[in-house]
Amino acid sequence: MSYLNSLNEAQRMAVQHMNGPVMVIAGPGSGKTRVLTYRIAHLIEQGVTPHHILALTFTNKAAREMKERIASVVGSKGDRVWAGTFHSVFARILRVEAVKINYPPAFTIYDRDDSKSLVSDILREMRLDPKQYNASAVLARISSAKSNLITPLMYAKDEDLQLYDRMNKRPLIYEIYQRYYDRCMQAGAMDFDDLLLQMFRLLQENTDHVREKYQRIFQYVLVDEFQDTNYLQYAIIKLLTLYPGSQHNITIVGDDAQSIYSFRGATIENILQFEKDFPEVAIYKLEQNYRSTEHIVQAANKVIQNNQKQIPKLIWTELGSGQRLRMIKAVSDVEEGRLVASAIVEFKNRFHLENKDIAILYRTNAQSRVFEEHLRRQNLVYRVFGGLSFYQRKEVKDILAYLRVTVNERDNEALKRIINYPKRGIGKTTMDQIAEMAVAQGVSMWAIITSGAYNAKGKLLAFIQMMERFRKKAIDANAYDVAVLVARESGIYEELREDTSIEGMSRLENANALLDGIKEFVENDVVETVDEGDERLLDRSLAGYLANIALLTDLDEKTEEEPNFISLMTTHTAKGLEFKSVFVVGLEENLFPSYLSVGSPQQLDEERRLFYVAITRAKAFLTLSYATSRYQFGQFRYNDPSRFLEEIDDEHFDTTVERRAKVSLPEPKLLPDRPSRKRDYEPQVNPADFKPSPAEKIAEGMEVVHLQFGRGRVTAIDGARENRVATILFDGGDDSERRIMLRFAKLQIVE
DNA sequence: GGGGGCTATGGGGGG
DNA sequence: CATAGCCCCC
Repeated sequence: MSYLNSLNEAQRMAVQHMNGPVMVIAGPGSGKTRVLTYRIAHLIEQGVTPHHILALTFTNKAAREMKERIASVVGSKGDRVWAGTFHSVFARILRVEAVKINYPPAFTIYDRDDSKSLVSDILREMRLDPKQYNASAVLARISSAKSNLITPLMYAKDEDLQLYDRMNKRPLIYEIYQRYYDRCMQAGAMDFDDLLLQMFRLLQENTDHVREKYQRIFQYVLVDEFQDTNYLQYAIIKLLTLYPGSQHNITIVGDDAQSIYSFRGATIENILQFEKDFPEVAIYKLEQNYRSTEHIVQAANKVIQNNQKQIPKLIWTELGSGQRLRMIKAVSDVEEGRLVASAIVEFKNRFHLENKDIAILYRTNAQSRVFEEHLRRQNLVYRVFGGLSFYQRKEVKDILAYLRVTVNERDNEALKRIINYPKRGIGKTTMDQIAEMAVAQGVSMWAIITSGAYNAKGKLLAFIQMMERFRKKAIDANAYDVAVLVARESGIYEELREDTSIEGMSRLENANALLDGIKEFVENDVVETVDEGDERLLDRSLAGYLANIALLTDLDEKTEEEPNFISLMTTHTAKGLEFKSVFVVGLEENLFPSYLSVGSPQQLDEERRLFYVAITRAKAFLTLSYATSRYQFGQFRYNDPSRFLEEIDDEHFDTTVERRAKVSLPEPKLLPDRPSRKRDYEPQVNPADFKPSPAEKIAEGMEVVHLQFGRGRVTAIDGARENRVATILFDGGDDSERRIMLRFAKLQIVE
């Protein structure tokens, strides 16, 4: 077994451990993927049937790479391993089992825009103020509830949640959640969270022993990036692996120091809980780094030590001291772009780097623009990841919406999108009436217009008849033929052809590319479906195609063109990737760390882990940069260099540069808000001067400042620990008393 | 009743 | 800088 020879001691132990729970704590670049893939290969070599192995990864890309590497050890039978993201694997299962949880097998998937639009509709129905009930904020609450396995009913009964919502002046979120849940169900649609939540329901309710079926199929379960799983994901894993008679063949691989997704519910608690749930767990630590040279590894270690708590580990490397870190200081975001681009040119010449060796990592997508400009100016080929993915472009979504309604006529969000596109004279008034009737009767909009409840005639009737033709076609034709028919008959093609502008032509190209993609899917890119026996079942259906692409990110998209490009992406996207030379840019207070995180120690720690992820992407060259001013939210802002920069020792930098700009910055640090920006409150405090105090320190009688409500006095404190609530009388008289949960509040004590 | 153009508003990370 | 809501015109 030659593959074992290429492993170090800890790696080999983890690979060879056959049965029972295994936990691998793996530092960056420590061969984590190698262990995971070889472990699977080893299981297969030892006689485990490939399709009895389930490997859940974080990205499609990781799953693909894993499958390829397994195949390189065990051959093509490795293809039969169940490998994919939580969402994609569960979508495959749910498609087969949908009826057991009252969903149609051709359920569609609501993307973020669909979800938001549905929430907005509900807000309108409930006559709630869309400013007070911001759709994104409401959706975030719903998503978080689902990720924590809180049903609408539980949400309504939970006192903490109710208190929190009342405090935020959104007391009716529980009601919105209930309606949202019902409406998704009614539309035969699942949002991203539902792919997990409904999977849980499926296993939990165990209709026709479906849980035992999957416990039988998944004899070995492996989870990558376990630190990024949420409560719900772990609950599903437990249903699959923790039951009487189970061998507990569960392997988790992760690194607490790289946990960067708590904002979407990921919790490191899962790692602690895992040790309790599976007390016999064998733990292996991978601490040798095979990716980066000494200065980079040491800088990373130094940074992460500033975090409150972590599983003790020290990453080390044998790759030599290597290059020191470089620092770029710019006076503006534009200059930062210019300096980074010219540094890249210099690097390429001096160290013979290729474009593909280089990445620029930033905190927010909005930062990419400046770098694009300057890279273009230097004639450097680059690719921006994480912007609008191909499938999110309007012209593509339009065609997809037709296909969605074709497979699932109850998909209201898709129906709303296409019913009057291209323009066919079905206007707002008609739509409002239909929508209102649908809500009143608790059925889909399609049901209203086709049932005779609404007297469809003329243009609307023609639309219905057209959709019926598509649906009939879909019964025996393949996905590609249906899509071609849709593009032609819907009028989309004509519409796109008529637009001869440059953008119009590229839209037509995208539409064609989509059709090509569907053709490819039909011909070979098939999705495997559930199979308990030895037969391989493939899903070439239109519904299968739609589910598949709904879960793709643009990291997964094929690059037809020259593959030798500089990569531009957020640090989140870069997780799991590595580059010879990495530029981490925009290292400023209020950007990295984000202004939304600087008030909370927990969130600051997460920002630090994010920075840790960023610097550990680099193999040989690491450059850090910041700008003392940048254009942000329509105004120039001045920020200090990131606190994270000071956490790296000088010795790791290539010149002894002073890393805090010593020049005194122009005052004021923050330009005043644009005048007449209407809000229900005026910010009372200059955010730049605001430094929240730790919640524990807040006590009765104190003078405090709140970013929104201004100055006030704490008149009472009740509740204990996590649930401490302060009653504060804010300046401004009569009804300015508020109760604020200290766990969430950002208050600064006035000295 | 439907369509088009203007203005106000909000803006983190992602499957 | 993109999107939603609003107003006005046909």
